[in-house]
Amino acid sequence: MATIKDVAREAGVSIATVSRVINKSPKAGKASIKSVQVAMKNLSYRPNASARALVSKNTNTIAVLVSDVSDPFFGSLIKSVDQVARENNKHLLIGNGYHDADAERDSIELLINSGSESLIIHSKALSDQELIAFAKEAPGLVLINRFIPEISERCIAFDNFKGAYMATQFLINNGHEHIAYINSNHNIDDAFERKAGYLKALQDHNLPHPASYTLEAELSDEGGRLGMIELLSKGTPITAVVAYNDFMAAGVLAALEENNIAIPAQMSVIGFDNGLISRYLYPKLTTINYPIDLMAKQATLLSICLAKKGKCELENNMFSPTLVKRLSVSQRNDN
Amino acid sequence: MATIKDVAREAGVSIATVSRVINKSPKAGKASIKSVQVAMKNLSYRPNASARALVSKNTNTIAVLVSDVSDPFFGSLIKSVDQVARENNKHLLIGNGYHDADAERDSIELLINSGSESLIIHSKALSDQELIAFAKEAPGLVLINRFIPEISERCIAFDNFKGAYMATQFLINNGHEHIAYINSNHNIDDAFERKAGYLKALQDHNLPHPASYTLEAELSDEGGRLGMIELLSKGTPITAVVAYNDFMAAGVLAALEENNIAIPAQMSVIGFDNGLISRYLYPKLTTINYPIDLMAKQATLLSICLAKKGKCELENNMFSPTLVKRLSVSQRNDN
DNA sequence: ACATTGATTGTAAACGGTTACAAGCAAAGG
DNA sequence: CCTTTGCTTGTAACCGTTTACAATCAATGT
Repeated sequence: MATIKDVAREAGVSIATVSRVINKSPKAGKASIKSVQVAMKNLSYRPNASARALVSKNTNTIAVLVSDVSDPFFGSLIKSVDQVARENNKHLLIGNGYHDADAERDSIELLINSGSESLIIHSKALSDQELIAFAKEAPGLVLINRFIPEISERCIAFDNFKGAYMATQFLINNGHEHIAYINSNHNIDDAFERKAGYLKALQDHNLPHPASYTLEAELSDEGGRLGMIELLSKGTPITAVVAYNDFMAAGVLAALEENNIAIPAQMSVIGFDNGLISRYLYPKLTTINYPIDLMAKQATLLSICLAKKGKCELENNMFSPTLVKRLSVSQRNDN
Repeated sequence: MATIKDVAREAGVSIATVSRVINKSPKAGKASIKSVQVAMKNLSYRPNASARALVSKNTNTIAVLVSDVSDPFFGSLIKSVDQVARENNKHLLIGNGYHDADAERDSIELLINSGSESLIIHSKALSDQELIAFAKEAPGLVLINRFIPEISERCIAFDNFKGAYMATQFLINNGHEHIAYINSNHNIDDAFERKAGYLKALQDHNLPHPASYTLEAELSDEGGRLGMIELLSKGTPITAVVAYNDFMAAGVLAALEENNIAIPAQMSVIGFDNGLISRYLYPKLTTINYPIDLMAKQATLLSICLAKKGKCELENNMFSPTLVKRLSVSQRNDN
């Protein structure tokens, strides 16, 4: 692998001059530029990124921590980050937390150690304290999908409460009075907030919300399926279900289909996230849009700014849900 | 940010000693280890990755190029790479090619320049020549989902021909005689090979395969939908359809549903990839499994080995399709 | 002709680590 | 008591860049 010295020798100039033409410094002579370019081609020279980073204190890298790359939700997140990274000529470093505190911690350590000046962190398993400590260490660290008051100016969050409230209210507006909620059994804020939003909507409309209308299941389609079966088995008089997210909704649909319960005629179902699969389910799933792409874009911009200047204003750090009407919800059908 | 010098001063030892304890060298005294560890804690010291990489000529990074992170197919690929990366304490650098030659080239350049010693490249838009040139430059470069004879020992590929043959044959075995194929309009080997496999299966069974049974459409569910509508409009007497992949199959299902054609009773459909959505479609999609996770694992292992030793044997570089029977195919129904 | 200017160039000192080598030192052996 | 041995330590060179600074040199102004 040729180094800058080799190029300098080949071109008959000093390494400083080579460096200047690499970096398009204005103080490089025309003749030198030519000969250096020729030499670089000849030797198929590539500047050593580590050496550059070492002296310039800039790795040109954006690190992203997600729970699981293979989930398209996080895929969209990363894609958005990539798009703004590309505009800024930066690389993407990826870490997976796998919904586990130890793995999340290890990954963040790894990412910080890698020297990325920008970090976009999606952490659900770590405590506020731990994240605040990391934030202190890394000035370019931004939290996505999480809100911690002490570092609010570095959080890009989503209003889960409002989302679940909207979902529930939409069912109520469609005449449903007995509405169940199948929550994730992950012990995270999102689950608490969504459940709270669901309950508040029912309370605001003076509708029943016994404990039996709510249950927790594993965060997967199978969890949703099992949850729906449990609801059915207990004979709860529900006509609609709010699912924690689209995957769980998919399980709910599956359970209903197995039991020959027509959707939405006999049971309405609403999901959450407006994820990839929601469009492919049958019937097409009515759901709550989670603008993860916009949020990721914002988070990346913020992170880059923070890494550069240290302090940045952000116009908006709380994003809102919107309703996506498709075919899994209908007017209540008295029978 | 504290450097090794600060730690050395704080601990009252030389930087060499600090370096030794960082790297767990056996020739570090017990007392020194203690004091250095204390000093590191106090200063919350993090070794500078660039400096380490510079001298050790090793960035501990695996670079991955995919077409689009937000597609779960590539999400699975990356996840597999991550798992073996994690075992080897390496980071993941991600690039997106967006199915475009220029973007692919730029990304590969960026990734090589970043100094990753291992590269897992999924490139469809670049020519063999260009990829061979990159491979020459980067000893740890491995191609996934592509086979180039000149660098066969660095390719992990999939037998697309066989996959499409299997899909078609499965339909034939179910009594279908008029079978259509909706191909991707991307000008890539995968599309040619799958079409060839489809045609060969029909030929081998002496079944009709007029040009009108085959068409090309955009690689998306919408493309599949449009393709199916075209087939229907032309009044081709088909009873089954092979789709280029699961997304296109989803579009095919949608078109059939819109036209009240029962699946699989009136029309059988088979997908390709066994991607995330195939399980969620209605009816659940019969498809061809593409073991991208295994392939990615293998590719990563190979790449790490190549980066370390330069030459490696690999037991298997051509992976095979398998059939995933679900509910979108049935015995032909004469009527 | 000479001082001044401006453009171009090279020298050398960082950047933050790793590691070969030499040196120090205590324990063990004669 | 002196040598040898083995463990621990520090010194200094090096990795491949960037960049401040000084130096060179031709062109310009007077």
